[in-house]
Amino acid sequence: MPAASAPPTDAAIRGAGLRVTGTRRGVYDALHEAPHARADEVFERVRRALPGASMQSVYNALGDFVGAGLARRIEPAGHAGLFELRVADNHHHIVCRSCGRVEDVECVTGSAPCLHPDDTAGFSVEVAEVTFWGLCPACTAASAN
Amino acid sequence: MPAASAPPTDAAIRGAGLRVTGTRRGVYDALHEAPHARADEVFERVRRALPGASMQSVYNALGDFVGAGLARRIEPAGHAGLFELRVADNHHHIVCRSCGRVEDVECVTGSAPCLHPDDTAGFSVEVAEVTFWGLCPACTAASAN
DNA sequence: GTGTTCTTTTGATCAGATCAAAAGAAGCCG
DNA sequence: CGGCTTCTTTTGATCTGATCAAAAGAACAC
Repeated sequence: MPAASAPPTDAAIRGAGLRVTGTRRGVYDALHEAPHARADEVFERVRRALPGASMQSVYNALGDFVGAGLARRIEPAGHAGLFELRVADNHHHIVCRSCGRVEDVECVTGSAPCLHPDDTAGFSVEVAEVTFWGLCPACTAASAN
Repeated sequence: MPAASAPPTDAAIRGAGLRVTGTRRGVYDALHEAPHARADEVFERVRRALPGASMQSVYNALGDFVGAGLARRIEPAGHAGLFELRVADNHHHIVCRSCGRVEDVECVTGSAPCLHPDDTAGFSVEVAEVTFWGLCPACTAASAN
């Protein structure tokens, strides 16, 4: 629905200490519309509004967002990196092992690290990253024939 | 230590329904000596005993092992794939965010999936993969100066 | 031993991502 | 408003990790 970027987009970008540019607006909006998008999917969306934008500028913006704490990068095994704007909470993900679809899973255990291993081999543990693997509804249905 | 491969190696490979070959023996022994090794580290080790072995044959063997359930491939975000022989249990990993060192963490919650999300978005959950991120003892010490 | 089947070698190719230099835009300051 | 500094984008090369494919070679059932 957003033909042009809404002001909140600009505020979010500027609030993270980054200059507001066309590419960044496009990337932010793309992530808002499509959480868990790959870089090339973000690029695709950005291109609709900014046909001249380059893949590199999208990678730049995504990297800047992650560095500024605006976005988070996740990387399920066997998949390209995915980006999401949800950064303030401690949530996890469920990935369909058939089609790769990713959805958020709320963390019920509290704040990070939400789990505490018994034997950490001397490591100091900061974050517990949980990824659930299974089948999404569509793939479950498809495999039942 | 094994100058030549021990019989158990052959038995494990054959027991998984695979032909016993030089490369496979080398790969199996390498994983036994170095758990959580990258493909190129396995290759390095295999080469010591089999100077003529190719990287491709190592990738083949690793893939075959994973396919046969002999080995498991893990892939911490931002790292190349790592291979391990521990497949029978339900354990997790802790990764040093500085040097990338990986250690096993026993799962105290039982059998897979050891965690159960409240809202699975309709997904059927099969496995819960837990990765702890932190600093290993060496990197903790190094960052304390 | 012999033959079929599986494995390895060789070399090309791929995806995802990053690096680097030059051109261009953002936005601060007067 | 206009200039200037700094940051961003573009362009195109480069990199790593991994995979594909065809031909040569080895495993092992008989």
